Amino acid sequence: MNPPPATPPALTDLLARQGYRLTGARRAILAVFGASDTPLTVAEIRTRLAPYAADRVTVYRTIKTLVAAGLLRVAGTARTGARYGLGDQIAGHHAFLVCQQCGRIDTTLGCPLPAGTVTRLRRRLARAHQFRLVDHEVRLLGLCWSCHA
Amino acid sequence: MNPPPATPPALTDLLARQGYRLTGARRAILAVFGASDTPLTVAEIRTRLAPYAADRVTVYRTIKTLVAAGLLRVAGTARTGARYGLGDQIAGHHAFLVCQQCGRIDTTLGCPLPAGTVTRLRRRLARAHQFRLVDHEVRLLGLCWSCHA
DNA sequence: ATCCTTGCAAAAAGTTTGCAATCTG
DNA sequence: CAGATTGCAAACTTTTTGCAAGGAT
Repeated sequence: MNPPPATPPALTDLLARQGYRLTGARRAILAVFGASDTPLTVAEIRTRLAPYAADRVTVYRTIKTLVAAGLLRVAGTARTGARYGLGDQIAGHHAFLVCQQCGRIDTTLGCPLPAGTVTRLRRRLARAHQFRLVDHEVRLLGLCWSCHA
Repeated sequence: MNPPPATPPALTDLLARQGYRLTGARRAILAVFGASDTPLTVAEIRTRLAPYAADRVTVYRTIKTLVAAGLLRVAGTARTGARYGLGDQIAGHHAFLVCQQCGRIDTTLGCPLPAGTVTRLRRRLARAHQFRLVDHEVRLLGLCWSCHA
């Protein structure tokens, strides 16, 4: 693998502190996510990896590692490939803005749910469905700026 | 294709009224969804189709048709295959309960968002993101009953 | 030096497409 | 009957697995 680009220390530190090795592929891929404000597919990641090219398989395995380490999360899945983005811990909890026409996914700044909603929901689900609520995702579907012009 | 099983008239009517032909495969697959309270993968649909067996390709094409007709919706996608369930028009608006361990998806009874939330959100997104909100999906992630025992 | 990580090749799983035979309205 | 729909075969795309070479601590 080629020399790694500048990677946000906040990200590499999170990895290293958990005992993961800081390899070129991991630095480069984390740099890509650090510089992107929208979730990416494996193909898109490889495109942006540009001169720091990594094998397709390596990208898949690196992503799996980064998701396990809590740095990335699965933002959405489509037949054109799953999309990954920085996890809530890093990017802050947010919702996804999904354009129904072009498929683009953006993120809102914060969680759109009113305070207290999740706590109430957790109690209700435990009682009514015997479901233990751990996390939640809000996907807001509609048309992005360039698609409703 | 074998003789079709009993299919909810509410569903076949919705199809016929839109000009779609009522074929054996469509009746049988709609019957499967009418009898299921959880979203299903293509493989699961084919299993439940039992004696009314349909080709894998037919199931894919039928689903695409039913989604286009508004009877089904994509409930979620995972590496094990996309899951489809009855659309909001038929089943009512609801959220998905996704088990992070076994991948099972259930549906809540109604929308878990407090009244007024969506309206406020629509205004905010239009202003802050130039995004035209059309629909929303809430995915509640956690552990289902049989997985946290 | 150890053993985790990468790349290459190949396999696996899910989904789509082409075309002739069949069924619906 | 005309045209939509189905089944079969094969292609495609995305993702996973095996194994030897290379790199991080």
